[in-house]
Amino acid sequence: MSSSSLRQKLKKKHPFDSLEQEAMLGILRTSDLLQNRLARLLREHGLTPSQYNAMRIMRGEGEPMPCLEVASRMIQVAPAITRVVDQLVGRELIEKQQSSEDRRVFLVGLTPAGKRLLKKLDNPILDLHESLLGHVSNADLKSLNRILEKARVKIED
Amino acid sequence: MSSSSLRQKLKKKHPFDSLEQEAMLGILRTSDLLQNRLARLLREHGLTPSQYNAMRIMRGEGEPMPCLEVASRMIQVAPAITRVVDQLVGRELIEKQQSSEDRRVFLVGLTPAGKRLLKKLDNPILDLHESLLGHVSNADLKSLNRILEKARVKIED
DNA sequence: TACGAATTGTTGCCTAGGCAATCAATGACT
DNA sequence: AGTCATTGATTGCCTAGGCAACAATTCGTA
Repeated sequence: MSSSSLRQKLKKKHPFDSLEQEAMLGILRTSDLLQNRLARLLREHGLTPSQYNAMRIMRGEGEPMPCLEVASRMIQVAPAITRVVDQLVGRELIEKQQSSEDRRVFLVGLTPAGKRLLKKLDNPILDLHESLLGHVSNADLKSLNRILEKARVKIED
Repeated sequence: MSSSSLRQKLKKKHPFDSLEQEAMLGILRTSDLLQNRLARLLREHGLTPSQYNAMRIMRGEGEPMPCLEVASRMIQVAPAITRVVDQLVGRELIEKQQSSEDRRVFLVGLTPAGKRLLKKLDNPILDLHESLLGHVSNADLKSLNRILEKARVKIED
């Protein structure tokens, strides 16, 4: 097995046992930092990152879409979406209606109030992105995006 | 302000409003995927990612270290560390003792059982890293690590 | 020395979100 | 038509971890 032979080459006391491990920790740590900042900004507007992401997905779709379709584009598990949707429906930021074609599915989409809230957040979010990552060159950002995309291919279930 | 002038150039209906945004979402999404896989593996051994990370940090240090020093190397906030430490102490994987020099600080370090558990996890973790990121070339991993490190500089409080 | 500020860590409270079990509706296969 | 598997969504239960408030100790400095 290639993994064990690879491990045999790594007896040194490096800070990281492998490039993969360094990448893993780097991604997790960077993500935590970014997530913290994003959460702080969104909290000022009464949203959690999940709620915001769900709404962004709905805006991107443009028309009502099934709950589980939202879930599949986020990382979250189905029950989490049920709750996020319920919260957003309760605040009248999205609407939920049973599909007439398949009565198992519930379609969700933004209300005008939801669209307004997203719109209001667009610039603060863009500013945040720029303040957090604006110091990284465009070339590096492009590399980063390309590599991360490549990485995800094998990871996604 | 440069951010608003930058935004003015971005009226197109791209999937992403900016490279920074694409990078942000890419990092968050990739991290979620990795974190899920890691959590699943660790759960089989009765550990959460935070508990594992805390223990890794202690192993890296080699000698007893203050709780808040552990916290600062993780992203987590101080109260979270108190609980992680308590859990690990309860399972006798780490030890906690009050410092004699400064009685505010509590030093934590691995017990032999804790070291054994980490040791047992080393290969499964390495294998996981390789199965998740092994298909990314070494050159790309190095670029990734370099760029992520650069990104974190400005983000870290 | 004595008092206020800073540092280290803890507790209470609350929410997000994971897993298992379940329900409801549909599809598949006989 | 009838049963069984599958799919979409929900509920209950539990834990990790964030924030605010606090306690304990030490430091700074008047």
